Amino acid sequence: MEGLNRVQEEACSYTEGPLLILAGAGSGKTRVLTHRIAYLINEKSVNPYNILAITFTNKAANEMRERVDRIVGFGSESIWVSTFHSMCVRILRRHYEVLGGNNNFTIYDTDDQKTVIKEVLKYLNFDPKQYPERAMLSEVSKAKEEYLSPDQYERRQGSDFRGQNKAKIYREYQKRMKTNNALDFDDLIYKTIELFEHNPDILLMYQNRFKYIMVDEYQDTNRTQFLLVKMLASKYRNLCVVGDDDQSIYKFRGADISNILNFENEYPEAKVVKLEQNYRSTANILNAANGVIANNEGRKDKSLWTDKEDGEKLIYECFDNEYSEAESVVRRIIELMRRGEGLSDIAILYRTNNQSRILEEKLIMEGVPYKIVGGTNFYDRREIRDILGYLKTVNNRDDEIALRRIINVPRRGIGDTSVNKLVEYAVGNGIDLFTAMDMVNEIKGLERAAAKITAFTDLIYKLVDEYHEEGLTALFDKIMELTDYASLLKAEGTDEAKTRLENLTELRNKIVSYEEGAENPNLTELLEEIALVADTDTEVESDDRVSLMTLHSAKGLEFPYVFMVGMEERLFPSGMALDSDDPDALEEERRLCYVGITRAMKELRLSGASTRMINGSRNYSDVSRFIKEIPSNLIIRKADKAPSYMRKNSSYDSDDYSGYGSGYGSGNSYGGGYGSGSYGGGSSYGGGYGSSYGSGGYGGNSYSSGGSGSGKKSLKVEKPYSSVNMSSLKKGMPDNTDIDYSVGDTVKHIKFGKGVVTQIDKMGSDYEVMVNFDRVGEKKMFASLAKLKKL
DNA sequence: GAACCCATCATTTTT
DNA sequence: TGATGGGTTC
Repeated sequence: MEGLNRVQEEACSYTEGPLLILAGAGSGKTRVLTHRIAYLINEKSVNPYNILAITFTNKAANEMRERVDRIVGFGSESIWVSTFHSMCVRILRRHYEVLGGNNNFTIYDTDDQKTVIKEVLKYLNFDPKQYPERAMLSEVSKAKEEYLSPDQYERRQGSDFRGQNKAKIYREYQKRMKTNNALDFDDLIYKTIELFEHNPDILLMYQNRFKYIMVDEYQDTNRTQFLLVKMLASKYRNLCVVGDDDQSIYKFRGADISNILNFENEYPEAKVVKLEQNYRSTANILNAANGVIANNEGRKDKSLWTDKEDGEKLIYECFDNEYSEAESVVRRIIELMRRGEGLSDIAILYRTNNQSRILEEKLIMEGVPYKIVGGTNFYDRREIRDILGYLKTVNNRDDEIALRRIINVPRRGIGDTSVNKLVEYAVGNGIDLFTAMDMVNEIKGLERAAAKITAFTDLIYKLVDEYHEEGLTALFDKIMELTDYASLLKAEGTDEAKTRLENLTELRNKIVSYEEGAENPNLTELLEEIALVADTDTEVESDDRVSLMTLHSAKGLEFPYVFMVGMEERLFPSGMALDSDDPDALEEERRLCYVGITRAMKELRLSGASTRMINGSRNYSDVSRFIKEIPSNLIIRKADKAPSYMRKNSSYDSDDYSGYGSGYGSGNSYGGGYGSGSYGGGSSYGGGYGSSYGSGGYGGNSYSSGGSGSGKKSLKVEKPYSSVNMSSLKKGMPDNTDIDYSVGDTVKHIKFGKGVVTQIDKMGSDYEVMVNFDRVGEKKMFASLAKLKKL
């Protein structure tokens, strides 16, 4: 076990009986887990077959498997390394029928769930104002997370009228899931517990198999996950859980921090090991984090330390508004770029997704490549869901949600009226929707639509045949052929349609590669993979971009340079947390802050704005209390010193650099060192750029970059950067900037549009260019960054 | 069946 | 601010 410290080693070699590893941020948790598995196999001669390692995300599962593979070399493929959900699917695919289900079940994602809830509300005639869909969905989810059956849930509501109605919703929801032969994510865990509870023999089989169990991110487990683990481990009790109560930030999705806090009560014989040495951050950063988190009560006693040097102090700066804040962040990033730092070493973290918008604007304006991490899933795109609807229908004709999605997509003249009649008939006769469609000729009032409906069922039968005879890729192609889905998009001819087509190609690629790689490729497994594996797992890490993400998404990651923006009271900590009557809400925000701070390795900058546009109105806010909780000897606090008259129009201004800069750098220790030489370098990437940004359109390089998958709330970025460009940037940009325009020329800017060049000044190897834009007036910018295109 | 208009409502997210 | 959904109208 070379390369491990004493405590880590202890955690690895304590293999018998319950073990709680409290792993502070950056303390080498994954190392310990993987080495522990290796130790079990190599030193304790445990059969890999008897090991189960559970994680929360596929990314973590993959990473762990890879690392174990590297250390162990052999037999690691028989270890179960998986997420809670995929483990349960695996079990349920074998045994679900003993619970009266069909092993062929479909997995419903959140979107499908919403559709079901909507139908339930309509069916029960409940006012969606009184019973909002979202809230009801989370209510159902909460019930299942607590392992409450509809009966139990109903009883718990007592005589409360609303409660009783919520119970009705839950009951009807489950009923529909059953008829659709579908399980949602919560069901996967719930039904597995139910399976074990009712079938001790099956449980025993798995208990005997999983003699050694490890659970990662234990602070994120919910009640059912706790129960499930408890059941599996109850025979051998070799349960090792790893987590950090200080990083518990998912209460809102059911995580129950008491699982980790009470582990020793649940397992009195448990050994506790604390990993307290941090290998990630400088001492200043780490101590700032410690200072903040110390304000929380009810946490496990531990203190992170490091033998690293102090490093730079943290910097906090308050700006007039969110635009100045974003500008400052981007300017600092440009400085780092000029110093030769890689953009992938930089992250901007924020509390809410919509904060990304202004940052994106500024980054685009300055031509800094970035990517949004997290956000909308590839599989949430409309065209993808449509085609998946066909695949799901072919796979499981009971899946009414899928069927209803595609019944009139693309339009084939089967409108709501016809569908409603079909549903009515199906319900009235106790048959499923698809069967009703098969019998359309016997249904009164559907004479006009009958031919269309028959054509549709014929289509599905043809697809089923194609799948059985020719396989998955052929099925995909047949769907395209018979529905005209692709040709209709092509006919649209818009950029958006083009992107959708590209996404469909991407889906096809996915299917092809699945079909090639799988042992026994089949539709059920394909759909399962799609439901259970977010596409963020396929993210390309190679390209050099600044990462933008929420604090939540940042968990588990690390970056040399981190910016935490929006450090304002009521934004972070969030107003909702402050208004909450649950005292833990604020503590959770503080944990989130702790997570954010501990992402930084070398340099951490925090910032806020004294006014900010929130929900359409300008808001005045105080400095976040978390800033005040950072010990003052570790942080340099600055006010926005540039007088406001110098920043008129500051939202879109870059011509206040000099005036601003003096305020920015004044008086403080760091100003001299960093400031000098910035903008001195040139860049050579101007050329390739012009051609790419005008065309292409949003998401030109498919979904995988994350930039295009950034979700509805963020900007539609026109993927203007190629990795080639970026590599020249990264290497310190030795070349001079070439510009092909001069004073008087008309140029185009990605953000400002068209304008006329009024002035060009040489600045070292770069040029400062003044342009009078049609839309926004005169702007001054650096040629290397503005990437103006001559028209 | 599609195009518009107005009202409403806004953390955090993986599976 | 700005996206979304329901309702209305053509």
